[in-house]
Amino acid sequence: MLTINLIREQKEFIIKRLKIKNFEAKSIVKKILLLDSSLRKIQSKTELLQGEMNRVSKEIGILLKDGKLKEAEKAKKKTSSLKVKIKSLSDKLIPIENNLRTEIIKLPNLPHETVPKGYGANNNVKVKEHKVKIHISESALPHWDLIKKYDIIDFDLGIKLTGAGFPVYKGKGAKLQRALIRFFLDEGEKAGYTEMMPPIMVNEESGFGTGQLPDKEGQMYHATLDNFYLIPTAEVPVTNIYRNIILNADKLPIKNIAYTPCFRREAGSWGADVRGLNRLHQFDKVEIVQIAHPDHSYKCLNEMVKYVEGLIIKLRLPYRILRLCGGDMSFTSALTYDFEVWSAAQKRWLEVSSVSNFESFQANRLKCRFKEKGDKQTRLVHTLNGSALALPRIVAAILENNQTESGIKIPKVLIPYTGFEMIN
RNA sequence: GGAGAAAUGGCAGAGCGGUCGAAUGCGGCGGUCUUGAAAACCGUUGAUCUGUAACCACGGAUCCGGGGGUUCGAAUCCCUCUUUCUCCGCCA
Repeated sequence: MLTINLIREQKEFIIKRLKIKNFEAKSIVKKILLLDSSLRKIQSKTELLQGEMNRVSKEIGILLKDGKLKEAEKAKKKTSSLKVKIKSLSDKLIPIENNLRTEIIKLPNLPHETVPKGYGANNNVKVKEHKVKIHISESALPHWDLIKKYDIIDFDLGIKLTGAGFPVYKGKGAKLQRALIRFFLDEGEKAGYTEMMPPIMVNEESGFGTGQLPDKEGQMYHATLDNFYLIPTAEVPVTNIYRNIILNADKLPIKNIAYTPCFRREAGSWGADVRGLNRLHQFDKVEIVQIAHPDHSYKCLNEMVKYVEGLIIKLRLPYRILRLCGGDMSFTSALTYDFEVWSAAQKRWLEVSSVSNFESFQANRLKCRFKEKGDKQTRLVHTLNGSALALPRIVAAILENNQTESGIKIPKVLIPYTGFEMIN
């Protein structure tokens, strides 16, 4: 959510910037400013009357104490007309406030100045591509065949238990999952991230705080009886830890890492590219989150990008880094880098991480602020997060890229965690 | 799930329906003392919105778990929701 101050002061700038996200903000901004000015007018009027009311009420108290009953009664009469006026004004206030809020919520975050204009994945800018030699034969199998061959992941069993997109990991398949999770968490700890293990269901307020609600309601599983949502990413509970909080500046940046299962309904996106592990309703992910000082958030973003890159390099996977264009970015993000790994048998790039700076967009919803030492004023923090990493597509790439005649080679860094070197 | 009690500032903890934004203690910050530190003493100490000033400053509104109500006036009374604690029941 953009701050009302920014909208008031930088109207033209906002409209211009949002065009990069292909968002036409002009009419919404106009509406917001109109609502805002009438809100403020009514508000100051109401406050004036309220102040008068408080004064008279205080007088009545004093008069009664002094036993001046008649004068007290007179003063009471005065308040009744004030009361009516205040009521009629504050009744007007509520719908304006609501309208204002629904309008402000419609505005996406401003893209960073380095974000390229564009309409979709084709306009993303390749920042880096890192090649690793892969030797696989022409008869190499895609991962959905490999997992059957070695019996390590069972989709049919998942269908029996739950439905499509809920695989069952078996034997070495399950151990590989566990190994990756532990590897990712240990690496994070080494890089200064504090581990969190949050609930994987959240309430409505948390869903709103990070921006999933109200827009993406249909993308989350909803436990309606208790009005809880299954999290689509650990970003939601971990970032919401800092909801309604005022931090000391010297605590920043806060670095958290969390492993959680993630649940996505993927309504409407079921199509051609969803075979095997490419798209699931439940998957495992390790997420990194930073709460940063606004002056240093882009330094944090770069650090996170470097960190994620390091993980992929350690796993010896070919990858590329993309800077997303305006049209491909999320509603809440100011700058996003996507990481894709090459899946050799499918012969395609798979997105395994998305690292974003949300600047103060989430913080404004979350009301997460900080205070400089000795300073009276609070400022909004910047929030950032990134996958480090999402498991299924990493697994898919490892299986496909590392397949040999005698089985699938486990990347060296994982062997201490798996306890075996081959899946065969 | 049943019965009862409670929810106040960073924490602890007062608070007859009328100068209560809230006593007091701790903590924090500033100062005195000290070569330095501790102790002691003195001072200071929240948030949001808003008006004049627009650096420092001054004023107003709102906030005592959330929402609603009674009243000229609510931290204080009533309703409701949430959370916590105690007891009972059930249970990994």
